[in-house]
Amino acid sequence: MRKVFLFMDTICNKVDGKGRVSLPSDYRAIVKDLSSEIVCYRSLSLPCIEGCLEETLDKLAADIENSTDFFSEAQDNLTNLVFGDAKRFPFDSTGRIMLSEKLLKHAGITNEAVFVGKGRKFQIWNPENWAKEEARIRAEALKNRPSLRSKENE
Amino acid sequence: MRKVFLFMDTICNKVDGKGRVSLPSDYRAIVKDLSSEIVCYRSLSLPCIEGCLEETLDKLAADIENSTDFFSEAQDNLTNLVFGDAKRFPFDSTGRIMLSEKLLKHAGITNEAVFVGKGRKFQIWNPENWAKEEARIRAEALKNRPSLRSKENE
DNA sequence: ATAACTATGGTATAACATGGGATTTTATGG
DNA sequence: CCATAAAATCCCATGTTATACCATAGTTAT
Repeated sequence: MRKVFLFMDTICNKVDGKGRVSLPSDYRAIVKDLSSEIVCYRSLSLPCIEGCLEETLDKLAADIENSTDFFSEAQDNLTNLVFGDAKRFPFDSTGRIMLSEKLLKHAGITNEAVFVGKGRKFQIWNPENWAKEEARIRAEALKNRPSLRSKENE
Repeated sequence: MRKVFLFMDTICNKVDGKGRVSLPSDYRAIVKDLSSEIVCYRSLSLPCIEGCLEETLDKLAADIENSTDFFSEAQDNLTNLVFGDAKRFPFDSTGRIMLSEKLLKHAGITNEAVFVGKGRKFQIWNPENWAKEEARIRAEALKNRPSLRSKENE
């Protein structure tokens, strides 16, 4: 049994006409090892799909369940929205999941999808959008940490 | 056996003349796996129906049994209110439950019902009302967390 | 070199939502 | 205790969609 799990790497796979796409094999290995399931939903702040293990969302649900008043609306309604948006995406014997129209549209994905590891979760992007996003993130990081910039010239 | 259970996704199903609606298949799978039952009641704070597993309400009943301090009295009253309102809704061989007139009226449901996952529970809405409610939640969230708005434009 | 795995296309099968009708149960009054 | 009407439950049929399965080609590891 694995002690830790990390969604890593950046992998681009084809999306066929039905919305089927191969889940990176490393991701599948995590799901199998932990006997869990992949859950995906629209990012609340970015034009991409987010995915994680079902047990990650379960922790959220447990917190809400144990809060003082189960019948009142959750303190953070936005958190609550995730459950309405999320859905299990089991992969078949060939390792593919079938992304819904809703998710694909939100991320602007058509023929190709880029899986980007984010540790406890991952994101799925339209390739062009991810290229822009990655450039933006790097620029942002350099701006905030000049020490990184200086090392660039070495 | 499943380690966790989460009511997720947002699904719109038809309500026929008899008040019958298909319970989303994912929800049915949870009920079967846990050998439990679906229980529904009127939301205490919103114009919608709420549903959960019978064992979820059972935990709350246990809490009342064990409650000693007077501070929990108000909480217990709310819970008891739900017990008076709740009822089992078993689904037939085709996966349908029959919602009562009382519940349908409270939620303003006629031809269509939207099931919205909320983790340990779910809600059933009139489609138009849910659209408004979701918009309201998102607007509220943006007001309280401007950081989400800034990222939206990227 | 060969075996195992991966990504990907195509097809067959099973499951789902939904309409309609038949049968059983429930409430109520004789 | 039975009779009756209403209502709830069950069963069958259908089109649609998702899922499981098969096949191939390219990679990687042994």
